[in-house]
Amino acid sequence: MIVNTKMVGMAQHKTITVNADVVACCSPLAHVEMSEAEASDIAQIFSALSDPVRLRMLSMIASESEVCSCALEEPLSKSQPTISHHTRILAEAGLIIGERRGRWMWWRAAPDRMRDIARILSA
Amino acid sequence: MIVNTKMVGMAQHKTITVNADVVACCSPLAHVEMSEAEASDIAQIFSALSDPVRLRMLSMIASESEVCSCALEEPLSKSQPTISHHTRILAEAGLIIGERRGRWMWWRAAPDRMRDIARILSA
DNA sequence: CTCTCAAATTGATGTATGTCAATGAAAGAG
DNA sequence: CTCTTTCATTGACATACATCAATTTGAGAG
Repeated sequence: MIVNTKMVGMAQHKTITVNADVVACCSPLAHVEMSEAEASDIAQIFSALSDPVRLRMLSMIASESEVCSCALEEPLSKSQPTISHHTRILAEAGLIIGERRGRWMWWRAAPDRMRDIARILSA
Repeated sequence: MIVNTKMVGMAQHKTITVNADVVACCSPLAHVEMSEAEASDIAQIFSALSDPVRLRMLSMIASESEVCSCALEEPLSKSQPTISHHTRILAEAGLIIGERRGRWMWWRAAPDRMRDIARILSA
């Protein structure tokens, strides 16, 4: 598995974005049969998108320029550890990018990555 | 939850395609914040895509005009019940469409549905 | 009708995952 | 330094899921 380590300006939590290249260069589903390695990498991305809380979270982040972690707990009705858990998974899938500013963690969407994933579904 | 029942020519197993409308009319993630109901529906689709075996399976089916269930076991190295389990999940997500011909079950991809899902990720 | 074959279903098992309370770590404010 | 605040991590628990052996269902063939 190809791993592309990317620091996101966090001290405590180092976000590791998996498959930065694999996703970008992966052929659309209907063009070539996927290898096992490709399938595992891509499956992890879709797995990040397979939870309702994370989908709403991503939608909220993508609808704004950036969103603070602390602004997610109330609208999603989830505890702070749960929010942290989900942002981590979205970040590891490369769907959002985090930046620490003082005590606050700010998240923004990664539209390029989202386009790459969309392209896998539809040539 | 909106359920769109669709017979697929099977006697034994009635495939139920969920969210036929919801997906088609769902706004791209970045445009409007998703409701809980939308999120649950869409999450189920991505959940179907979140398994490596199913991704390779979908890739194989989408690369051909149609594929028989029996032609999937060997290349995917999975048992017959497991193949049946996965085809069912892909069909319920509306990603593939099945048709029984004699003793055999033939599957073809649903490119329209795949395009709809891609559009949710990238406007 | 019986026999055969392909697929669906059932049941069991191990693993993965969402959730939160409790705790720890990091960054300011005073 | 201490106090406060925000986020990350740990541990525990319940649920969901992938897998296969065994069985059942369904559709021809003879």
